[in-house]
Amino acid sequence: MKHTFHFPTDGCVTCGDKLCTKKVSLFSNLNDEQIQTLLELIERKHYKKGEVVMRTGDDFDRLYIVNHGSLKASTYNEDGKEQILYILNDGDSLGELSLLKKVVSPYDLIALKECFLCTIPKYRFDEFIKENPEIVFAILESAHEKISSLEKLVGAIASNDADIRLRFLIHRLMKQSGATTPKGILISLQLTREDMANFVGVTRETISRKLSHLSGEGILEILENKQLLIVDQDYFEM
Amino acid sequence: MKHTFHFPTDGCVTCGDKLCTKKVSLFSNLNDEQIQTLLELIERKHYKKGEVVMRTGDDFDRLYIVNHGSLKASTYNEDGKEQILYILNDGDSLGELSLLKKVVSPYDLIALKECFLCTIPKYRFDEFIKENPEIVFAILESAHEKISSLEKLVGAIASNDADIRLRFLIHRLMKQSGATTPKGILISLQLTREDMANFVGVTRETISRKLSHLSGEGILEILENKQLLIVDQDYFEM
DNA sequence: ACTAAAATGTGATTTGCCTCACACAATCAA
DNA sequence: TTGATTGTGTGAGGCAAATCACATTTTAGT
Repeated sequence: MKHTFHFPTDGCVTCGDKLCTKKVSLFSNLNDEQIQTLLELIERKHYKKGEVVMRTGDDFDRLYIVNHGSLKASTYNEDGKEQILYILNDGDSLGELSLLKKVVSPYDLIALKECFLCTIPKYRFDEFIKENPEIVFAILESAHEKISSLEKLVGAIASNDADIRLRFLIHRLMKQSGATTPKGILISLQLTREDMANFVGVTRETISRKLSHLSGEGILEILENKQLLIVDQDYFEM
Repeated sequence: MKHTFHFPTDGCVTCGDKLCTKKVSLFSNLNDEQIQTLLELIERKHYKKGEVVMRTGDDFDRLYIVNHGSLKASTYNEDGKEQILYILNDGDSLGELSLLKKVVSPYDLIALKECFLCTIPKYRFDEFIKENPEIVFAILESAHEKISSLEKLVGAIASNDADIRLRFLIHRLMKQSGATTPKGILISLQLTREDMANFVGVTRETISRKLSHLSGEGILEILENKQLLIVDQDYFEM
């Protein structure tokens, strides 16, 4: 049933087009020549579901771009509880902010499903920046988005209300990886209940109970294969 | 008792030195000539304790630099509860990230005590950046710090444990505005219990009780004028 | 210095979520 | 296919912090 991808020798895994890096917001304002240069720097990597891409404490010496797949970036608190900080999907990137400085990863980066990543070693990306300084504005833009997104996460978690936290979680997933279908918005990220819980700081049991409840109310449908269908989109507007 | 500041015609309010902008990390790598240019762009502003510097929804069209004083930047959740996201002290800046783009403030910015701010209208700062593009790396650096700091806040709040949240809060205050004295670290930010509560997502009553408890244990001392003296610094290491 | 307003400490009560427990379902690996 | 592992739903009970209530202290404004 599962579709198997083949690695093209160059260009994008999804569309086969060399220039599809345009879908990456970081690169969206570059011209074709610049994109071409960037493509030369890319090292493609493939990870299976559950594989660890990078571990806390590893040298953070690459820029990661998600070509196809999804991943989570998590930290762990004192008593070992996982805190998911980012969920990355197609076109998202990680590592553009710790440039020109040797840093160590503050997170574990783990594939949530089969992933095709484009990576660029930092020293090469640094060279690219020196030649094409306009790109730092795109990086600033991406930093700005990251900050807004974290600020909202803080607000949702600080509410101390499981309903608000779950609403926030689903809203976020809907916006960043939801697919519009005739029946509603489909979230096909295969997050476990525990992953959901570890993003918004509740227990898996609470997620389980609250989801069943929302399902009973007809606000969403719990489909097979960990998919969620959002029927009443308005419920999650924040 | 209160010391009154006088606005110098130019230069820094604290040290009188024109070049003291060096203490602002954003500007720390600029040369004297660049600093001189920047100084020409600065519009100084003065706010009394409690005054609103900027309101949610206002045009965010200035870069704010705290010369002397402290402020809070807060959002409000659905039921009106305040969420403090940043506490700014001498040398901190706000607004460097929403450059080259017209944005609206996502926060209320309020003076916690008498404040002397240096502000630069964004269009002028944008011009400065065009002439001196090296500065964007300092901006990236500052963005990176902001992100790390928010990531830690998320982790602390998501613990759902009031003791951890308070430890985090005091640790943060200690590091960013604590003064070393023979008896311990003095936090003289005049935050109310409610402000503390609204930073880490608990109630003022909880802060009150937990602080008295820590005081009873000899870990800190509650001084007059809302000051805290941290005696056992190690207790707050995270 | 005086008064009103704001902030604080502390008790009593309530409550929502965590914890623990276990049965059942789904997924994975030979 | 089989068994082992991982994930899920759901009940029962406990507990930490929210809420409510109010007396007291501190601060700010005239």
